[in-house]
Amino acid sequence: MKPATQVSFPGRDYDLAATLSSGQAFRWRQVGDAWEGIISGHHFRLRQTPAAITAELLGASSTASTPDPTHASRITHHAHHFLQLDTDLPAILATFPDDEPMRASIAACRGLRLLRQEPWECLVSFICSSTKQIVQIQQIIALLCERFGEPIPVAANVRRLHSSLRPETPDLRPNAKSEPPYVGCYPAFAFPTAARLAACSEAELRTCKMGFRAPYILAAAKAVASGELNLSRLHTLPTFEARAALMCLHGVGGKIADCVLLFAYGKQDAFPVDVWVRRALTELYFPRRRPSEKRLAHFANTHFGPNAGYAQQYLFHYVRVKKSV
DNA sequence: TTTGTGCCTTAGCT
DNA sequence: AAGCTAAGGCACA
Repeated sequence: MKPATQVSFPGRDYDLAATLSSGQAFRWRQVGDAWEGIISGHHFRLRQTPAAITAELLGASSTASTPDPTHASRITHHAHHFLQLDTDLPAILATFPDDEPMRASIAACRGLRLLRQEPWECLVSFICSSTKQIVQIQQIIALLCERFGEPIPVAANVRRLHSSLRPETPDLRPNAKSEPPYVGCYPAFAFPTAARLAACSEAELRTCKMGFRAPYILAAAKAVASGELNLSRLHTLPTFEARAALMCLHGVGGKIADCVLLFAYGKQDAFPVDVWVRRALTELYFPRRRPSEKRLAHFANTHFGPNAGYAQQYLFHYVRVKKSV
C-alpha cells in the first residue's frame, strides 16, 4: 500500500531534473533517482516516472502551515504550486518567436519549466548570486539554512517506514544506488525567516561565506521583517512597479529584481539578462557585432513576446548545456 | 548619461 | 605548489 504521504501528478512535458537544476532554485539535491528539497517548510522528495511526477512528504517544520503532515490536499497544494503543474507548456512555447535560436533552444530543453518559489527565499538567493557560480550560491544558501533555519523533523510515519532500513552511514553520493526505500539527508532545514536573519549580525551572516553581500541580506531582512517592504503586496503590482520596489534594496539591481519577479512572482514578462543570456543573445542574434547594453535590453524586452521570461530560461539553459557538451 | 573599479569568496586553472 | 582569473552584479565615483 502506498504511504499516505505520497501523491502523484500527470507529468507530461515536464523535465523535473532539468527544471530543478537549471539555476532558478538552489536547494534541490539529487538523491538516487529522486530530488529532495523544501517547499514552504515542507520537506519533499520528488520523483519522475514516465507517467507521473510523485511528491512524497518527508516532514514539516513546526512553523509550517500544515497541522497534519500527512494531509494529502496540503501536500498536493504545495508541490503543485511550486512545480506549476497547471502551466500549459505547449501553449507557452507557441508564443516564442519562430527563429533559429529559439527553435534550437526548445529542441535542446524539452520539458524545461519555470518554478514558483517563495519570494523571500528567492530574493535572498539572488542577492547572494551576484558574481557567484551556481555551486557557490548553493553552498551559501545551505549554510544559511543550517545555521538559521528551523530544523524539520522527519514525519512519524516516514520514520516508521524507513527506520529499520536506514543505512548507518547514508550514502550521499549524487549517483548512489537508491535501494528502496532510501532515506536522504537529515535533518533538513526550512529557509530562515526574515525576522531571524534580521536578528543576525553582519559577522554572523559572513560566516555563511557571502562576503560583501552580508550587509545587503541584513538590510533586506530588516526591511521585510519590519514591514517596510511587503513582499506579498508585490503580487498585486504591475511588473515595472514591483521591479522598482525591489530595486530600492541595496544589492538588488535590474538583473536580480528580474529573477525574483520571474521565479517567485510569475511575472513572465521579466527578462533577466545575466552574462550567460548576454552571451547567448550576442552570439545568436548579433553575431560579429557588439551590441550596447541598452540595445540588448531593448531587444530582450521586445523580441520575445508575452512569455519573454520563459524564453529567457530556454536560452539560458540552452547555452549552458551546449557549453558543457 | 556612460564607463570603470572595488568588493568577499572560491573553483578551476596554470 | 602557489598564484591567478573568472565567476549567473551592484554601488559608487
